[in-house]
Amino acid sequence: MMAKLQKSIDKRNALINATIALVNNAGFHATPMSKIAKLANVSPATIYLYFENKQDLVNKTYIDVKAQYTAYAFKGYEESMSVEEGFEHIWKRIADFKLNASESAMFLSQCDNTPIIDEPSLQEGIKHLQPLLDLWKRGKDEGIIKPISDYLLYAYAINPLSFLMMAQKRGSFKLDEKQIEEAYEAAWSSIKK
Amino acid sequence: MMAKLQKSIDKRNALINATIALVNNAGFHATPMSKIAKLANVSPATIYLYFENKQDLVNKTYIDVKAQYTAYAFKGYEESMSVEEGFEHIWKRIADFKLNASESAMFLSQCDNTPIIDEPSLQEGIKHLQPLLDLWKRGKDEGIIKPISDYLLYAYAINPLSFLMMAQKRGSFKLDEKQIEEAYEAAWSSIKK
DNA sequence: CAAATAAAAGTGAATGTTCATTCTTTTTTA
DNA sequence: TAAAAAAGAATGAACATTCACTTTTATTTG
Repeated sequence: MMAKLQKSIDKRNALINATIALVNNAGFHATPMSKIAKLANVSPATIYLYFENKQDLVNKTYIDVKAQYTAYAFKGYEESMSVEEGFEHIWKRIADFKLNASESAMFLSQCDNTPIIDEPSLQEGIKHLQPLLDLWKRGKDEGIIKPISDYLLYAYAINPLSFLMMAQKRGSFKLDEKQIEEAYEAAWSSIKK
Repeated sequence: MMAKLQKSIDKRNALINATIALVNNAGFHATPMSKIAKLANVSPATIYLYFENKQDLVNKTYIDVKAQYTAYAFKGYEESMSVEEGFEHIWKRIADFKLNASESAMFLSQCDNTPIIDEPSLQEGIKHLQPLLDLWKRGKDEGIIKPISDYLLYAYAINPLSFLMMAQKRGSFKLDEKQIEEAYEAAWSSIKK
């Protein structure tokens, strides 16, 4: 029983990882189930033991990766931190994720900019961002952060990292330690009061 | 002769517009040529009189839209403007484009975050951004703009507009006059020295 | 200038391939 | 030895592209 379940989780993960890699390379609709199966070392038919169909596979992959992303982002963050301290912590965790788990980050970026994921799954993925919104609320109340909409805050403080990650992935430039610092500085400038 | 050429351009434009609309809706690979043809009111076979194949159609569409975008962005900008004046002008033109030509803007966003456009066409599209890079160079030389990489400047000053446009398109929030002002303020804060 | 003809543009229906999904059989696990 | 998991091959639909034909436009010629 234990062994069986273990094996299943491995296979499921293999399928999810194969999906991420191949969708990054060619896009969702240009990636055949047969290739995903091959990369995950299973038969195409096996995919249907773990997922309902192709759409379900990509939805579940999205939700999985989004959960990893936010778990990573908030690791080590404590509500007891000051607003600026907390923001810097979360921001740098996110930067770290985009650099070190860039396959996952690219996948999310593709999903968030195309119609491949269905609406319920997108909603599902948004939920986990609450701690950041709470932090911003606190910052606004304390008069430290500009009193503007959360969308604007996200657009200026967090989203630029996606752009930089894509640029780096395309090989146009390198996000090193120094540039991360400069980016953080720009992010904070744009939202602090 | 004149009439013939005119007619051809109309048809080409119809095909490009159909491509934009349908790719926004379903993604590139999920959009059959037959649907593009139907929306453009031509036979599927006719597409191949204007474009080599499906990839060529989407590449050319991308280059076309990118050219419209940059032409719009730099309209009215003069090198004689001050750095801040020039930046505000260009920034607001871009904001305007993302709001009013949101179909085109969404299409670009999708292309820039997925592997549907081939590398040469992406390069082709970047070229037109030169005036903005020149302005930034001037700003750095005059000590008005932070001396950081152009990618960082773009990521913080310009790219957030894409995120906001997508959020608006998804119906999550409304980018009105007031929020545009706040967004401009955030953009300028993040890059000014 | 009009009739005749050549050339170009456009079409709807085939073609052949690719691929998601299912079916039947085999292997593994309990 | 029964049930679950997995496999490979089969199925049928969807689709990019091509083909053979028609219509429109341009050019030539009497």
